[in-house]
Amino acid sequence: MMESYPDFLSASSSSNSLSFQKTLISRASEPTGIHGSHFREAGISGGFPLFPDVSRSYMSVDTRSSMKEDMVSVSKGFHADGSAGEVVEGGAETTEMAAARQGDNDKKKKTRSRRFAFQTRSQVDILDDGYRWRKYGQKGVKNNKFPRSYYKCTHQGCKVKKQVQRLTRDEGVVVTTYEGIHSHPIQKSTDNFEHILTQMQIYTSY
DNA sequence: CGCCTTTGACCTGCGC
DNA sequence: GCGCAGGTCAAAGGCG
Ligand SMILES: [Zn+2]
Repeated sequence: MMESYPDFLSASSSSNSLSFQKTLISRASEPTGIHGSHFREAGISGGFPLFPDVSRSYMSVDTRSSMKEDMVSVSKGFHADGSAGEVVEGGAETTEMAAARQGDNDKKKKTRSRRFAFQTRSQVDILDDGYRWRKYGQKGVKNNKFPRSYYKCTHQGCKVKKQVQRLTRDEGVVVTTYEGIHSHPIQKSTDNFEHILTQMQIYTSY
């Protein structure tokens, strides 16, 4: 099966310079704190913004010389077919773009934040992951009947953003895309979160 | 009052 | 350039 971009991705990324390697790993059971620092302990550069314990258990790193930075691929061992894994790319402003926006020409970093997407089957768009989010935008996406919502973490100094969008094809599926690593611990209980874990399919890129 | 959504305008990159 | 597409800003209003 050839790579084709799923519905929830915008048509902006027709370049398929990125390759993607799926990995099937059995589920590990190690519920620990939810914070980005754990992920770094795993020695993987980049960010797994939401579930560091999961990342440590499930993640595999695909380092290709052709790529500037390590690419991280994640999947979950629930379905043997490993269905529907796709690359997420594009997205938020680079810091360069943001600097240009403010006329700040001093610091130029080319880093485009890594992003991480997963799907959940849910009736409501708002799944409580324990962080507090402020919605800062909503936009229709081409070829999608449902709009995409943009959220930012409200914790001071924390730059993490996420997007939420419902699939056109399957109305019951919500796609959440995270970007960045939280600079602070979680603030709320994650009771309802275990359930999300069992349902989500993780696929990531940068 | 404080924090949140809503919503149109604005911005940047890209393709033509 | 121009227009489109996606991402962001911020003023105005909602709601506890
Ligand atoms: Zn945060």
